Amino acid sequence: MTVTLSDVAARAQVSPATVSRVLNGNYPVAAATRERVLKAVDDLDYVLNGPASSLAAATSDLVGILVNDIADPFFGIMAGAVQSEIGGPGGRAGGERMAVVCNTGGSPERELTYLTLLQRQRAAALVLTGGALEDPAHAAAMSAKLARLADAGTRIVLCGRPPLEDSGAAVATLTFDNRSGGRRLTEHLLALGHRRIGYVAGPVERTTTRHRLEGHRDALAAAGAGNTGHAGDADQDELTVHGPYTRASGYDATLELLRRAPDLTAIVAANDTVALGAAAALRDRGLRIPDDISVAGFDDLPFSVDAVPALTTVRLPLYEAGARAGRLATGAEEAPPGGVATIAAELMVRGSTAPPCR
Amino acid sequence: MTVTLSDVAARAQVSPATVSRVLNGNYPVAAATRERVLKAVDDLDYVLNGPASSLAAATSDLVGILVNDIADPFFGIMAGAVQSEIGGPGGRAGGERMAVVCNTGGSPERELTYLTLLQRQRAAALVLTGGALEDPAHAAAMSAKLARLADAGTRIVLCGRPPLEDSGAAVATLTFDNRSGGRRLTEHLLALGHRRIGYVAGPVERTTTRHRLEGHRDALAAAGAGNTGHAGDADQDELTVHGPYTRASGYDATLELLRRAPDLTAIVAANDTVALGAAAALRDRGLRIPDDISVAGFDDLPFSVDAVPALTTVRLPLYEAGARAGRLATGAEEAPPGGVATIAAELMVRGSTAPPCR
DNA sequence: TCCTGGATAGAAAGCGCTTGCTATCCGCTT
DNA sequence: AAGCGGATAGCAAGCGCTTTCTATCCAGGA
Repeated sequence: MTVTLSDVAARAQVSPATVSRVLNGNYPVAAATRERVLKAVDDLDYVLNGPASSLAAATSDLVGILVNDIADPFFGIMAGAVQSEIGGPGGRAGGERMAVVCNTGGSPERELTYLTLLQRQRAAALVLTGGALEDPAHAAAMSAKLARLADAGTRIVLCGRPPLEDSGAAVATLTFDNRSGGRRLTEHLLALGHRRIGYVAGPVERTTTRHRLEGHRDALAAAGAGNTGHAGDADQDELTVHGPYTRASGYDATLELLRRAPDLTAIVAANDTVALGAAAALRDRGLRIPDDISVAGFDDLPFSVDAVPALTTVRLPLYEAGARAGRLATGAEEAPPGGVATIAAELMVRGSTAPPCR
Repeated sequence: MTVTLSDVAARAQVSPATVSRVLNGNYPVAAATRERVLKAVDDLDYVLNGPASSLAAATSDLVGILVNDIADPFFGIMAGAVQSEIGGPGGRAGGERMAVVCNTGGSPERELTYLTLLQRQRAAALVLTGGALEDPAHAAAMSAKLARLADAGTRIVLCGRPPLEDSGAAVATLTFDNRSGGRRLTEHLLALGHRRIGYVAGPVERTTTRHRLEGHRDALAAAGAGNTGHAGDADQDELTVHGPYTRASGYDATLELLRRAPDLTAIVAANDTVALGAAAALRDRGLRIPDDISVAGFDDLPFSVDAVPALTTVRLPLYEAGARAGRLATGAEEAPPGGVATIAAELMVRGSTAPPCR
């Protein structure tokens, strides 16, 4: 029924071992023999049995990529970059590695389950993208699982995530400088003259959310007057609304902010998608951007430059980071010293921010 | 070193067979025994060896999803939907299936290579998304490969692709009605009074490109005066520019169209991303949308409603289609009669189209 | 009391491949 | 001319699991 290695061997009049060696190309085989084997493979339309190979060789060529939301370009761009580097069919390395993109939907359980599934497959490497959850129990579970995987020889790369706290595991980390990106963005707004700035934050329990928000408040504190700067400060809390990283959240939160503080002159969003929702809400309320109110985002996703007016935002080099993560995953690049590299964020000033006119 | 089934068996004082049965849960095991086994699994932190299972059972729980560009929400949305349905950790079925998203980058070779890789892994099912290449040789190769896979028991689903021509293989197909979507869009423009309509098409060799363009020309032909309607008609060719499905292509093509025919009153783009580029080019040229010129896209990606003005486009139910493909892939849903279901496209009229004023 | 059969558990034969070790063949060196 | 070692090829032992077939146990029926 299905063609096996021995069938090929029989047809080429060699032993199965020889066929295996021709196919894996890591052992000398005489040119003539190789030809014969290759021809037999072709004649029989033979395809190696992956599970059998992996079992026998105790290795696999799967590379897992965990993302929060595959429909979000933020993750899509990174995943694509990883994939181009890891040497799958599309990869530069030209190997036969296969990237497995796993969609956690931001759920901690799924994240863990996927980790187990990948562990089952004896994945060669793992790239985790996106912010982590700030839940000690979950963090511990993740660390433990990752440590196990690392011990088993799986290379682990965190891309756009904060470094693991405790785990002594060898994990390469590429972390975005969300905090200073957030700070610079707000500094820009302050420099323009804004004083009352609303902030539409991401989900409370995410590290990314917290870091960006901290950057924002750092800037305010540095600029500022006594009571505006301290995290947890009542006034600042008043001007901050949390929600998921979605357009709808940006829309609703903006309406809420306007209700709380009609005198806002700027709104900073947790990311570009949220900013789009915020802009829509402002338009619907008849406010002009940036004349009546400024808007800023974060990430600089491809569509941000096409918003009207173009969105001021903080650019994260997603593709570059993903590519580097891919290289780290394959061992094509050395891990950064200390295991952690911080990736800088760049402020992109565009049309959606301007000096306040009131 | 690594814990195996027998280790667990030894600890639970049962045979490896029993452990396997507990883990797979398809054979009666006394409750007490099961408990003991589960406890041993837990104590030892045992994780099943995927390759070994797949080899022994001659099946796998991998589901492959082929996409052209994972960074493009068009594919991301479908892939996400497939993934939610196939019962991975995030899936409703709650199984342990694992979705493998493979990025072909639109390259025929990579497509074929990924197919081989998935065949190697003995994938349980395969979902191919995106338009196909109109190259007879490649189409034949794909058909052959898919037929082989289907024979081997892999369920094949085409999502948003034209049905396979020749292959007698059992393949379920969900195809978008690009042609009538394209037709309806252009009819809308014609009804508004537009007569000189530029068309920024996708890459020539893609079925999607051709179908949308044919719909466009069908509408012109039906509406129309002698020489404007026939495909291949010189005048129409003059008003059509091909390029990739990118923003940049939309930008450049629009400039080119404006050069060729400064009297255009509307531009139809191959998809929303291209439309965004077109709109940017028009703005840069100082043309107002829709006052001076109308713009329309295709797909209705999430950002389209946030364009300013909101983009008139053709909505493709990407999520629904992906979800259905996922169900077909797991066998949770019956294949449509004849194996092919056509998915309707819906015209979304928004602010970017208006009657011409010249 | 003996037999029958349902419910569990175990023994063991692979699944298809990789790889360490061994065997063979030759052309050279000594 | 005998001996050697490099270059190839084959043997065979698993890799860790699933699954068929068989064994055992015990309750209930005859």
